Amino acid sequence: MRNSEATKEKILTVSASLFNVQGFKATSLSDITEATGLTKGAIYRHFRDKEALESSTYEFISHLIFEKLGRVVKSRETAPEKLEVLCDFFVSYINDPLIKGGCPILNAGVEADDTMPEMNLRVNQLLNQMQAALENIILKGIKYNQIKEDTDPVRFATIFLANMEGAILMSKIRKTNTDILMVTDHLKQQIKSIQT
Amino acid sequence: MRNSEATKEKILTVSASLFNVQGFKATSLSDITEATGLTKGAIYRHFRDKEALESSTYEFISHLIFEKLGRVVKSRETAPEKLEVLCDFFVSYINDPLIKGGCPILNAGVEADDTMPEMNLRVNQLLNQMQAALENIILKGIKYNQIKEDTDPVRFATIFLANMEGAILMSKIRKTNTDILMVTDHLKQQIKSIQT
DNA sequence: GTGTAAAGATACCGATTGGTATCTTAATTT
DNA sequence: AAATTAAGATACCAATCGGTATCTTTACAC
Repeated sequence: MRNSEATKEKILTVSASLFNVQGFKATSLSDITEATGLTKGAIYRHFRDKEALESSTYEFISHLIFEKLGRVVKSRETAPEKLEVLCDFFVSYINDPLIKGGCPILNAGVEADDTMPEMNLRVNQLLNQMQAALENIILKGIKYNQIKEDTDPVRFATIFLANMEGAILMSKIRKTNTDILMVTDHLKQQIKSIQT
Repeated sequence: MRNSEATKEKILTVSASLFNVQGFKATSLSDITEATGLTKGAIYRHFRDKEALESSTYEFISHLIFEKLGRVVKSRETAPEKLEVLCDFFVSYINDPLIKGGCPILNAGVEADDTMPEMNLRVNQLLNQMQAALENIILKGIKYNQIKEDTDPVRFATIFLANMEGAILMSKIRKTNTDILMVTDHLKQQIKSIQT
């Protein structure tokens, strides 16, 4: 047999970019066969149907993003530093993305909300994961006296995420990083304002 | 002849909802013929091709949104009040939208960015229009001593929009208005902090 | 009422869609 | 080295896509 795992990962890697750039429904099987150099036979051996490929690909993307994010967060010691480096990560993501096409929460979130319930669930899970990670940073920051104890973790995490996603959208539409720089600058001020 | 203008508006109204909910590429001509009760013949008499229909529909949506927004802003006197009522408008929009499917900047912005350059231009224009309107509110607020004069209109407008769009996205994904309520509450605090 | 022209319906087109059944190739087992 | 079986290629399918050419209907001018 050929290397089954390698081709499966190749399909997932290529599909991740295509889906994230063009959208799930706007990406055809022939787009994927063309980009991978494989045929339908190979793809349908690994995935039951297109929906299963979409689902598996988003899971693949989620893992990629979350692993990377974990490494970024662990690179700093204190809670304020962790939040700041996250800001920088999102800025750098614009020009040097893990997966082409921008933020998978933004892209899949918009496409899935009304017409793809099971995909919406997966996006929701990724969003909740990120929110929980942010809340955890703040909670630990409070615990170790780095963050003011009257800070509401849920509220701060929600506003942080809303700012980031909105800024990413604006930067994508305008094809410039002016907006995300302005927003992260503002977020860094907000971070300072909750520091002890 | 039949009432040409009325059917054209019917096509635009129906298409607006379909495009905004399902996306442009995911909405087929037969979706539109089915929803309007018209046939392809009627549609292609009024629009050169599907791309022209997409474009005209987004223009139609832009006008609708901007007119409504203008009325909302004009309903209040001072700059801080105008900003606050805009917050409330976006919250109420979640459950009672002008056009089904949520914010057209968010939806079309995500779909258009990488693959539909002329649509991206239209979204960009609508975004710039909204940004300019916000900046104008703040500038007039400064002029009439309602807003602190060290406030940066571009920066405030950018952060305001990023917050709103991000919150709308999160509320759509989570199918709850908790996020947008939290974010608008925060925005109202920000508004208070720049008041004289 | 009749003619005219616009508005809309109908019937078709080739291309592409997701999907499947079958065939070929390659690696492993014995 | 032959047999086995998994991995992938090929060839097809009906359905749907956007688009067009042509036919029918409707309203209005005369």
